[in-house]
Amino acid sequence: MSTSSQPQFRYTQTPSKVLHLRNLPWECTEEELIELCKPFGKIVNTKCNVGANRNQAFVEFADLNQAISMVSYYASSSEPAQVRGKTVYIQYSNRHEIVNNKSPGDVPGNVLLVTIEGVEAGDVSIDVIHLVFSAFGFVHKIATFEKAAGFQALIQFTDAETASSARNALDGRSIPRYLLPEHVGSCHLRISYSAHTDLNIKFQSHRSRDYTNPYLPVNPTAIEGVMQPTIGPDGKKKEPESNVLLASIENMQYAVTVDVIHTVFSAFGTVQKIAIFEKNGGTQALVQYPDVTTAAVAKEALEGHCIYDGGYCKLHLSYSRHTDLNVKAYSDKSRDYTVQDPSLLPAQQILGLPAPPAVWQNHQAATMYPGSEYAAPAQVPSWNPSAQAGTPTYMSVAGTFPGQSYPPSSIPAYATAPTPAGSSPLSQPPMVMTQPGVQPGRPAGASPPGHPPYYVR
DNA sequence: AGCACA
Repeated sequence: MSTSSQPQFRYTQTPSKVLHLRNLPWECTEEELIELCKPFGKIVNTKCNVGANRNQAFVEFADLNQAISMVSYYASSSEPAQVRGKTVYIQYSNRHEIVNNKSPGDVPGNVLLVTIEGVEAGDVSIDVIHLVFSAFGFVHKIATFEKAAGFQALIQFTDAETASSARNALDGRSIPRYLLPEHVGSCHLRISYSAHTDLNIKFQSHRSRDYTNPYLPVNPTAIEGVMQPTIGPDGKKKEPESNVLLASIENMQYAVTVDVIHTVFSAFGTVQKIAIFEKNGGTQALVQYPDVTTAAVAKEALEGHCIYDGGYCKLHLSYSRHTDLNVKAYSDKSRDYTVQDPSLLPAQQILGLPAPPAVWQNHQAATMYPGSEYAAPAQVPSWNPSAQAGTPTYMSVAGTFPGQSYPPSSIPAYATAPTPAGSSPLSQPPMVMTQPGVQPGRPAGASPPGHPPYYVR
């Protein structure tokens, strides 16, 4: 039944070509790890600075006997294995290979993602950050933002070597106390690499700087310490309108792909770009239209609606602060329909061209203002999902899943269904929409779709 | 000083 009767740590371990090293100094670099181990054989993979204290590592030898020779050597040696004067304890790992050694944040680049732990955004000024990181080379640009992980900054150096030296020196360290307000306690820096290569700083402000362009305009709304939301006539917070919508997908029981988003949002006009990403444990998507008007219509029409009947994949929309997304043209999480004829895409996929790796690992990859999206409204229209449960509306639209009592897990019916006889594709609703008192169909006020649904191309 | 979650 269970293997939990096995002791967590065994004193006699099965040899493995993967060794587990502990009590390493947290500064230990991969190079030092390799220096320690390579006398015993060929190292094919490493994983350095793991564990909560970043003081453990894994080393994988090409051959089991090489790992055995290292363990045997230090088992009988009077000189313990050491790194930077610290004794390193070596055991066989309980795994037999190192998998996926490089996480995205470990792939070196010229832009660092810095998380400043235990501080509020106002505690550490951008000038302090600039000062600290300038010790390692010219800092081109800085963008700061707040998100769930805390106060973060993207810091752009000239090259990966400079960025790497800053990371190696500062990761796990603290900003000097004299640079911080009195009330700030510890202030540890966690540093990884961003996928960015060039930050797009729009304004000099309290949260972003471009040191390569002193003539960049100062954002008048960002001079003060806190961005003031504009207040609408009803006294509620009002987001500035934008041609880019931020969609938060609630109750995402079923896969929401780029194609699904594209189909849904294309009902209101040309969708230029899409990016899907995870944030705060939920799924969000940025959808770019050519103009604000189209976005406004889509926002009004789709807010609170569900992609699937039964309360699944409910959409909440707000305006993004983006005006032009910078996305990979084709990935499983993003699409840029402006760079190439979208009709070529399926052909390319069939031909088996490798999909580019997803870069949208997090919101940083999505935007220069990663923390600046307005949070989706917490309150949602009250609605009883059970009201229409068991009668998925998509069946009445497509009729291709007779007897199926649950939505498809990947491809929505409307994406693959043939157009029902006797009806124009343009008159069909783009998707299943359920909301009290609202019939599925083209939302009131929406312009006729600018182009046919993509399944009829 | 005791096993990685990207």
